[in-house]
Amino acid sequence: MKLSSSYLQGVLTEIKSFQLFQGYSLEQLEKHCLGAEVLVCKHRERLYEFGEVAHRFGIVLSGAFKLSRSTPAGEDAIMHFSPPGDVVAAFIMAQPQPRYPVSVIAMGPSRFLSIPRQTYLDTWKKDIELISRIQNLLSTRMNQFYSQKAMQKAPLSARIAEFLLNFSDKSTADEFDIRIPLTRKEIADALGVTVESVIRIMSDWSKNSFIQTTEQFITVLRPDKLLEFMQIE
Amino acid sequence: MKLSSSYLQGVLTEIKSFQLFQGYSLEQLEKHCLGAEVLVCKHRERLYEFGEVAHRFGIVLSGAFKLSRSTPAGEDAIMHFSPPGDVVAAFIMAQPQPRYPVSVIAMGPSRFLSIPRQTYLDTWKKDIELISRIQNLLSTRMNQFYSQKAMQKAPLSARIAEFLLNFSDKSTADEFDIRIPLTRKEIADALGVTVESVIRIMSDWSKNSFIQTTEQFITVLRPDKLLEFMQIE
DNA sequence: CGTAGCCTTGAAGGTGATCAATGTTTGTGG
DNA sequence: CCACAAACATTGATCACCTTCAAGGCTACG
Repeated sequence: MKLSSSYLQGVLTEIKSFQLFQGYSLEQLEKHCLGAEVLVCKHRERLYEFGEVAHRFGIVLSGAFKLSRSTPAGEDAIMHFSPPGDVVAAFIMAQPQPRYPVSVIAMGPSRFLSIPRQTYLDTWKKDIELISRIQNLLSTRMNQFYSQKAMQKAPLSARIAEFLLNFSDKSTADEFDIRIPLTRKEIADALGVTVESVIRIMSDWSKNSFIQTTEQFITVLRPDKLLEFMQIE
Repeated sequence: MKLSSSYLQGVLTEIKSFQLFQGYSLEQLEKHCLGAEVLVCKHRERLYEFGEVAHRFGIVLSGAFKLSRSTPAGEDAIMHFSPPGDVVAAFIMAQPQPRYPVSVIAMGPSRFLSIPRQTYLDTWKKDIELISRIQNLLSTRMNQFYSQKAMQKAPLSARIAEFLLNFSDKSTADEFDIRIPLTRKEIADALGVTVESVIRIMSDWSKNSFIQTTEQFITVLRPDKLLEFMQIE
């Protein structure tokens, strides 16, 4: 599934628009993509497995991926959702013999630019600006953890509200779209609770038209109402 | 509380022994500590406040600090415990106008080497090896989060077991010492549960001599027993 | 000597888990 | 193209675990 160089050009212009590479030239990007391949993944395809030695890292081109781990009970615990433009496993590339700290699974048809670890060591690691931007991504991710952890003792409704608002696209004014197709099960796995509990709360919100689900995509119609759930109750 | 240069020399040799600075010369360290001061903190003293603009970061010299946030209900949610050698707030220094993502509070009498943000931008940021090591620290911290999140649905006894074993000093063979003075309240705040629940489980373990508490320090006498709680139940 | 923080124990109550059953959608192979 | 399986969504009943509330004791510290 290696890519021809003409195809690579298209990918380069694609990733050029990502936050991470703001201001980078195509030549620079080409160096950073040495040995890269585009992986076209189907829904639920497993890209990396938790515990495997990590020879590659990469960037989400389209679709989305979930980063998760199995619990002792054999269930899934989702750590993070990676939208297009997000880097996956770049943080651990500098370690001597890195192993994937999570499994990476496609959510719906997705594309991923897979880059060999050696390229990280050769070019990424020496690009201070890039490292710095990746560190910012990591620290954003860490902050999401913090916000969720701060709400651990709050009732489930508050935690789901926080979760949904966190994932919302705040660009539009009143309504918030969630650009990743999330199932109730995935929300449950991300919060460490059961599907049934999530459904009970969210179907309540659906009935009251606070949220809406059309074809896997959730829209928050009344963010103000969800905020109420976060604070008081 | 600025330090005289002779005093600084002592601090430099002190931090030279930390993992983070393995192989660094005193001259290099001196550059990285431009404008640094040693802060001597009393128990429960608050070093940084959540949300404040971050002008400084630093390294824990002795004692320990907890990084926490307030929950909407006014309680504490502890995100991380920083032992000597750990860096605090270094990850966010590269951001345009960084704000502390957590409050930093001393646990027992502690000392902290506080360094101005400008020094980070001038010298730390340009030291690729150092940045890389800090990224490893961050990724270790992230991994702790992952492990805890993977156990969210497990019974509380399993989560406390995981927590205690995670903090143990594995250097000694059979017994594990926890080098940070942890109160039951702090364990509760770190796990997002109530003190009472933690006490009920831990006093049970104390009665069975699985653990022992002497002067704020907890020793795991029977790590094998705690492991059992983690897995099956 | 009094207050503040921490530890402990007990009783009662609620939130979310578990179990079970059924419907719906999606994807796959004959 | 249909049949079947697998994943996802939904609802109800019961139950357990952890929380909440209350009260009391202990130690450290100004």
